[in-house]
Amino acid sequence: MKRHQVTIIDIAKELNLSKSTVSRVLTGHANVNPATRQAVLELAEKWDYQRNMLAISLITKKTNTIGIIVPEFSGSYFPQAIIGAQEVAAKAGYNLIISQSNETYETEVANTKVMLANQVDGLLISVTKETRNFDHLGVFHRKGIPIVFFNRVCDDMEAPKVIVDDYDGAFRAVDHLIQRGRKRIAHLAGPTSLIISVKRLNGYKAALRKNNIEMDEELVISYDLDLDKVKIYVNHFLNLENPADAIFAFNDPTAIEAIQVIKKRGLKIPKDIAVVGFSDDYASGLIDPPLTTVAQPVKDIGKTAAQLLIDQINRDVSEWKSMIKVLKTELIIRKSS
Amino acid sequence: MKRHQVTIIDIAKELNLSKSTVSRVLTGHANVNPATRQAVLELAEKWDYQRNMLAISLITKKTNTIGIIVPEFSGSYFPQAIIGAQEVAAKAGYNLIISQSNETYETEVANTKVMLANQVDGLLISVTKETRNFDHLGVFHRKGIPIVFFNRVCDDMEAPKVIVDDYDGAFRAVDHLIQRGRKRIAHLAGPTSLIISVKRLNGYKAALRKNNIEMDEELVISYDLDLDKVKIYVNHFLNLENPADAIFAFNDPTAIEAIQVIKKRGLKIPKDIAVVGFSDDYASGLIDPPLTTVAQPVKDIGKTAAQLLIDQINRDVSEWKSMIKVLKTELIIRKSS
DNA sequence: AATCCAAATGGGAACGTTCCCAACAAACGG
DNA sequence: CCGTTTGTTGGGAACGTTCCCATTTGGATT
Repeated sequence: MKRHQVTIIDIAKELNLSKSTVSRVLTGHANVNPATRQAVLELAEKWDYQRNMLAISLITKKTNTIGIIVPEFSGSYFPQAIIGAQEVAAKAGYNLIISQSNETYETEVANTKVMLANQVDGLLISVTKETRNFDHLGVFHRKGIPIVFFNRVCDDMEAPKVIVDDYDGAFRAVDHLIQRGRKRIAHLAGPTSLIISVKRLNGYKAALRKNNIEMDEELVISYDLDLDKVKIYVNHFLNLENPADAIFAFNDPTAIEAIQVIKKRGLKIPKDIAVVGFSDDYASGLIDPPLTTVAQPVKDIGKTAAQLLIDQINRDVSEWKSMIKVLKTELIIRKSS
Repeated sequence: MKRHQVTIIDIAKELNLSKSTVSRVLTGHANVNPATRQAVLELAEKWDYQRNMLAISLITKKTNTIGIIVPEFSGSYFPQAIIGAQEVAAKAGYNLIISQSNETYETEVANTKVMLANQVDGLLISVTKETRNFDHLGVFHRKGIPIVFFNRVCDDMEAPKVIVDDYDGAFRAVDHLIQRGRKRIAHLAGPTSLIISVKRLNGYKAALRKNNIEMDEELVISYDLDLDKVKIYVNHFLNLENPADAIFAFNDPTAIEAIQVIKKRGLKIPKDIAVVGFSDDYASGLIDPPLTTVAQPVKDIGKTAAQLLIDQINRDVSEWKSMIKVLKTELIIRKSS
């Protein structure tokens, strides 16, 4: 039972003014009689007048809305990133429309269409593990709507990207394990479609190489991030003839799942096997044993991405188009290694 | 550098049609020549045409957008609830605009204004600990925009509410502690402004009464949910002449913080002191020792709230206006008690 | 052959606002 | 006293769509 919404025309009629004058008051323009201004503001207040952003946006071609598409919501990574983005966006007067693609390419494409239809001023996106074709994002370029990638980026698109130094983070994590005397370090890697998976894998390999350890193909598995399967892989690592004495997991949820599996098998961490994760999720410092992990400034990633996007929306900086912001990681050594 | 967006008029001109006909095709209306339809669809596809929801919403007075305002984003409670709401909303074709009020009344009021300006079709809200005046929500009623409360509800507003049985959950948690032989059970309660705080406190009192334990005022503290202060209160409970042998915390973040403080003091949980939380946050099962807690179906709360809201938007069911949905809690007993 | 009907299309108002341009009055300077 | 400025207001197009009400056309019915 929607009541008729109060419009500037209603106010204008009541006060025997034109909508132009009322509009001028409400938008804070100059050249309007103080008495008139007063009267308009009072009536607006009294009638709970709210500007209709739809109409305004239609005219100004600006919605002050930015879209954010993430592959999933579980874990603490993306929620944290969203919080960061939301903070920056709110401060700059932007609204956030969020949507998750459930790690599915089709859903991602559908989501971009929704964003387009809703006339977002810009888009923050972290792509799914399935995304290999980027035509759905090309549309944004063609329409001149800025995009900023974060975390899961697309290398051959011209757009700012916010990432951490995954290679370096992985390198230091694995090097740390080697310094602790581990020789058989397994890597439960992410899907090869993701650049971050490849970079972390490369960091892993480099650390082995630096320490003259030959890589054992059996100790490296790329998986699809389905946590239910972690058990299988961990068991694989442990059942090898020459079993693993450490696991470097693609991310913290994976590492945490691995720890559960290992504990259930009755093995001791880190005595029997060490575990290292990536991201420093909220739970990582609380779990028993506390997880050694490569911390990422997740909230800052969200903030930086949002800031970059807003800068792009406001000014018109085409030179930035492929700027890459690499944030620092930090190895947090806890009891699991 | 926004390029001119493709409109139905562009398509109409190109094909020598009127915008009416193009509109008919794009909205899937009947009575249009199959050949014409075909041509329009092809050109729309080729030109990356996207309907402008602003214009549509302006006419139809429906944005297919629902707003959600939460007091904060940290912890796993509200993110989980949002995930649930987002899922239901997406399925029903609604977008979600989220905003957080940072536990501040002013921000909450500002957020409601933004929601109003953006013409949301409905609002999901969990109020801040500061909110005592509900005029900013009354506007929604007056405008006929449905609201659904969840978790932090407002008792004297006519609107559906989704909550759990806080009284019962607290009762069972405390009763459980008593069964385990605890006599000096402290309650670190939430702010008295929140109804859930009061209900949990009442559950606590009732459990003591049932077991003929007299309540000790010194063992009950209402606090403002600032986790930094937990240390002070826990130490207070432990330094009493007759110290506490159990703590029932208002929520899991509080309980987890308490556990850290207790462990740092060198005390053993649950031997020296038991701890019970509320909500079953993600981290609760992982922490050492695993936390006994009253689990809430958080995601379902979000889903239920969203569903209730959408039902209200679609049909016009005024009888529901003050329906209260109470979901079940479950006491999850772990090692901390 | 005259009439009617349905299918296909076009025209234009409406949604609530902004913003440009014009209109008008009062005040001012010479 | 007249031209010019300044302050204040009004009128109307535009934004991109939907939707109601014509209008046109060709075929079917009588």
